[in-house]
Amino acid sequence: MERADVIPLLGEVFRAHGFEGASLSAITAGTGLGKGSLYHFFPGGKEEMAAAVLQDIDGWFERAVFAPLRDEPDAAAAIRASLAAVEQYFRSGRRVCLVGVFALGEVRDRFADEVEGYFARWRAALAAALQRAGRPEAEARDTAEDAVLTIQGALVLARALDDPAVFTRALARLEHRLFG
Amino acid sequence: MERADVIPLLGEVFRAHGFEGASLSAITAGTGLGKGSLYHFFPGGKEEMAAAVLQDIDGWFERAVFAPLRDEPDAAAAIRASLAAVEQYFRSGRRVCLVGVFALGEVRDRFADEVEGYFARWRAALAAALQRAGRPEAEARDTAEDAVLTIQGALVLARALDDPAVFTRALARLEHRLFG
DNA sequence: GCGACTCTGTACCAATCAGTACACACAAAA
DNA sequence: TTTTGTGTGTACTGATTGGTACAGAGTCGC
Repeated sequence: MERADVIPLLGEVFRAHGFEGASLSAITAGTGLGKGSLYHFFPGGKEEMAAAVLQDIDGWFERAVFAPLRDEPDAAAAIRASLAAVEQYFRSGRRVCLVGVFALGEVRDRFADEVEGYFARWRAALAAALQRAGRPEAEARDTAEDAVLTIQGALVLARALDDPAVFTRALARLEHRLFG
Repeated sequence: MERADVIPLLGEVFRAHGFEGASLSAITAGTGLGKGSLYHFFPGGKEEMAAAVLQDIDGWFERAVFAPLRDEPDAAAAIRASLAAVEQYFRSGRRVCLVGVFALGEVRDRFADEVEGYFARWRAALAAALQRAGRPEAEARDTAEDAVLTIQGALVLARALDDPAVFTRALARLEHRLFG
């Protein structure tokens, strides 16, 4: 087992329990690794584990969502593709956003840069794509903010009501709002 | 100090730390009460405290938001009033939704009925108001769901970016979407 | 075979956890 | 003034917390 293999497992543990709720015993259970291995890979303990997970998630979104949104020549297609990627990433509403979970807790402050950067870059990348698709700058910024927050809210409500369809419907409405 | 006085303080502690993160010492610090008093008021411990807080919040929303939405003859005015109440309750984005925080954590399952009921009744009440305001049923349901999830997402994003204005803007856009 | 290095299990630590027990303060009622 | 009942502080419990120490296991190149 390598360090890189552990990070996704850690992600699921933090997703399920939050940062404070993710006890070392929950982490060992969720990863199948003992404390020895855990502290070998992450000498900084829980904090380093969480930082690694955040960086991993950020990297994925940067590659699969933010960069295409910024660089893809066909902006409209990039936006549609990003929505599809997001829907798949969050398992159609069955999975929760770790960064959002962290944002709501008091851990937010400890990972302020990571949390803020993630959402700020998402919003900025989407705004850039919308502008390239022809929207005026102010409207593009507003619409991008609305889209990001809709996705987050949809995840909250889907989990609250234990109904993934809430997320699916919200994404469908969002796409319609962005293009219809 | 009476039991009723403690509940709002408990609410703020749970808001700040989440359920798992709200240690007894955080609770005593936040409420100014010792364990003796705490367990005198809430023999069931943290679980009973959280249940009382959820019930308190639910009661406030039922009175100030859900019931007017269902019963007020002027549906449009009721919707506008509910938005204003929500904006004030969440301190224009500086406060977070406890029920949303619980929904994202693993505590959700322990308080499944309360969490589910809160959001389900919010959505239903708003849908009823929209229908009375003239929207067809399916559209009213969709729009209500969108509104509730927008509010939740706005709270997440506002806290993530440490920018309450995100919430204010989202509410303004939402009102425009509901009436414009 | 030999070290060298990466990985892992176990025993251990002080601190903190949620929760209990109980004596006592303080009030209103008698 | 005594009684009764509602609060409250403190000391304690066993369990669990995050973290450390360290002896080994496994696997390399040599």
